[in-house]
Amino acid sequence: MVRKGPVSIVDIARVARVSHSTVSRALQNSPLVNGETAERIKKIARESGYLASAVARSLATRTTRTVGVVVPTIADPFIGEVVAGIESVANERGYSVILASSHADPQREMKVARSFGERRVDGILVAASRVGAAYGELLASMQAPVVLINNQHPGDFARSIMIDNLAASRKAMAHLIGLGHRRIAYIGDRTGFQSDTERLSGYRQSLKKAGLPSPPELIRHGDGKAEEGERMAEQLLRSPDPPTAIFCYNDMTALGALRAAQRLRLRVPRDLSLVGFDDLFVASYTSPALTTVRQPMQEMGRKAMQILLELLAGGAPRSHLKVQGELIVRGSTARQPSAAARQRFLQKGVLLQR
Amino acid sequence: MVRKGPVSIVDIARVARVSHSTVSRALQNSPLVNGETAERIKKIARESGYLASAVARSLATRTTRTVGVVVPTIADPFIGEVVAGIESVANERGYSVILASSHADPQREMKVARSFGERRVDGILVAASRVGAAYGELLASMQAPVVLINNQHPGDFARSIMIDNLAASRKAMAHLIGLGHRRIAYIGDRTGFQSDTERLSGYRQSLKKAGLPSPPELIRHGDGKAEEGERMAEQLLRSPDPPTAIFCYNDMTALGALRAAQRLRLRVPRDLSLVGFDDLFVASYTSPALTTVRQPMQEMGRKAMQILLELLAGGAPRSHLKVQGELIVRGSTARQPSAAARQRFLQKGVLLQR
DNA sequence: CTGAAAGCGCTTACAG
DNA sequence: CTGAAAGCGCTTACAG
Repeated sequence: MVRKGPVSIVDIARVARVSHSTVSRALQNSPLVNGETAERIKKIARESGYLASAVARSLATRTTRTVGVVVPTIADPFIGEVVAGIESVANERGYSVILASSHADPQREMKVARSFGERRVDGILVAASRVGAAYGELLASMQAPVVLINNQHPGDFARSIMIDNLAASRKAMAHLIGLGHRRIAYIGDRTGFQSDTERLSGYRQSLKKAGLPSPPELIRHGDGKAEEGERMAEQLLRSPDPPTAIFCYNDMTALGALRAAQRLRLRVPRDLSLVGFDDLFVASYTSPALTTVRQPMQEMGRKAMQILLELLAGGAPRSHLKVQGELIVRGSTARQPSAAARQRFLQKGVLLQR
Repeated sequence: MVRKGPVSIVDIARVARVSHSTVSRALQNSPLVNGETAERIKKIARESGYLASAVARSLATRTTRTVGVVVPTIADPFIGEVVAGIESVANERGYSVILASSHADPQREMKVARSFGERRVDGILVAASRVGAAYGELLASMQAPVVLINNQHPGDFARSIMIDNLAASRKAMAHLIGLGHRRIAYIGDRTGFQSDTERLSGYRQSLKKAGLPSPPELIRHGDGKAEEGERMAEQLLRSPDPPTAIFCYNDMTALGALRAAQRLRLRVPRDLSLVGFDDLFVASYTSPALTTVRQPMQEMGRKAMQILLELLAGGAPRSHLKVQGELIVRGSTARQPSAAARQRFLQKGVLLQR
C-alpha cells in the first residue's frame, strides 16, 4: 500500500479499529480513554512513525506554540547571546522560535510584523531594536503580546526588560573617578537612542557629583561599531587637551578606541584608561583585556521569554523589568597618569597634530 | 459587533456578498475573478485588517514555507554569520526560519528533529553540527530535504556545502613555510571531526611537500575553544624544542594561543607566528591582528538556503558543494625568528620550565 | 469510556 | 467568472 504524505490519526484509527477521536485522546494521554486501548493506540502510532501535525493542531486550538523573535541582525554577538537565552527557555517549554531580522529597515520591519501575524505566533520578542513609533503600533495592534529587550523606544509598549543603564553607567564612572581621572570622555551610540541617553546621563551625573566639569568637547557620538569608535577616539586623543580615560557606549566602540590608542602609540592603561559596556567574549581577549560593564545577555533573553510565557498563561507580570550590570575590572583601566606620563602623552599629542 | 479572533475570508465574503472561494481567489490574485470584484474584495480585506492565516493555508496546501535551522548554539560568531546568510535569502523568498539549538546533545537533537517534523517544515538546514549517525538517520527519514553546512559527519547526507579544508589548510601552511618556518605546530579541534581531519591532512601534506619532518609532538588537539587553545599552545611553547609557528584549527584556538604566548612573554610575530581559521570579526581586533583563513560564512549560509530552495522547487542541485577559503595576512605572522631571537626564545623556554 | 459531528480557515477540483 | 463541496489533520463539546 502506498503512503501519500505522513500518517494521520485516521490512519491509526483504522488499524486500531477505533474512531479518530479516540486516537486523538489517547495520544494526548486523556484520562477519558481506556488504559489498554490507549496503550494499543500509542504502540501503533509509534510503530507507524506517526508525527502529529502541529499545523492541524494549531488550526484547531488557535494557538501555535510559536514565538516570533525580531532582531536587527543575528550576526552580532550581543544579539546572539540574547537569542540563545530566549531559545533555551522556549525549547524547555515546547515553544518554537521563528527568527527574523529587521536590519533596522522599516520595509523589512513591516514584512516581519506581517509574517508573524500570518503565522499566528503566540507572542513576539523584540531585541535591541531601534523601532520607531510606526512599527511599534503595528506590533502592538497584533493580538500577540510583545516583550521588548533593551529597546530604544520602549515607551508605548506594555512589557520590556532592560539593563539599568543609569546605575551601570555610574558604576563605570565611579571606577574611573576613583582611579583619579578628571578628564573623562564619553563615546556614545547615535544620539537619541534610549540606552545612549541613559548612559550619557549617568556619565554626566557622576562627573557632577564628583565636582568635575563636563566639557562638551569630551562627548562624542559614534554608532556602536568599532570603526566609529576608532574615529571618535582619535579625534579625542588628538585634541589639545585629551582625556585620560574614555567611557565607551559598548565594547565594540571600546575596541575601536583601543585600536586608535595603539595607532597613536599610546599605552593602555598607562596613558589612557578605557571602559566598555556589554562584556562580549572579545572583551576578555583584547590586550589589555577590557574593563567593562557586564550585561547578563543570556539571562535577559531568558527572562524576556519567561515574561512572555507568563503573559501567555494569562498572568500580568511586572511591566518594566530592569536588570543590573556588573563592573568587570580588567587591564584597560589604571590610575590617572602621573604628571610625567601625562607630559609625555601631551607631547605625543602635539607631535601627532603635526 | 464583537470580533472573536482575527477576521477570516468568510467574514470578508459576507460583507462583499460573494462566496469565500471568490475571496480566496481574489486575494491570491487569481485571473479567474472579475477585476472590479477583486478590487472590492481587496479593499475590504485591507480595511478590515485581514491577515491570511498561514496555518490554515499550510494545512490546505501541505507546505509551510518554513525551514528548520539546527545549530549547536546560536551564541557563536561563526554560527551567527551563517544563520544571517540563511535568514536573508529565506526572507527574500517568503520563507520563515525556525531556529533550534542542539547543544550537541543527542537528547536535544531528537527533540529538535521531532519538533521540525511536527511543524512540517519544508526543509532543514544543519549548521556546523557534530551529529552522529543516529540523528542523521532521523533527519534523513523525514520527508523534508536536508542541507548540511560544514558538518562533521556529512557522509550519509545527500546535500552539503563546506569549506575546502584541504586547500585552505595548504594556503595557510604555504604562507608559513614561505616565511621560512620549519617547526610548525598544529592545534586542532577534537580528533575525528571531519574539518579537523582535513585541515590536519593539509598540514601534513604541506610539510611533506616542503621536505619538512612532521614530528608528532607538534600536533595537539583542543576543542575549538580559546581555553583549550591556550592550554595546548602553552604545552607546545614550554617544550624543549618549541615551534616557531602554530597553525590553529580556528580563530578561537588562535586567540587562546596568542594569550599563551603573551603570558610566556613571547612576542608575536617576532618569536612566534600564529595563523587562525574563520576570520571572525575578532581576528582583526587582536593585537597583533590575526593572520587567518577567511571562510565566507554568510555566503555559505546563503548558498545552503539556495540549494534547499532548488531542492524544494524539484531541482537536483550539485550535491557536495565546496567553497574556497581566502588567506588573510595580518600581523600575527612574520619570517622565522633569526638565530639570535630563537636563542632568546629558547632561553625563555628553559627558564619557564624552571 | 467511545463515537459522530462540527469546526478551525484556508485551497482547489468540479460543475455551472 | 462564481459557488458549493470536499478536504487538509487535528480538537472537543455533545450525546450516549
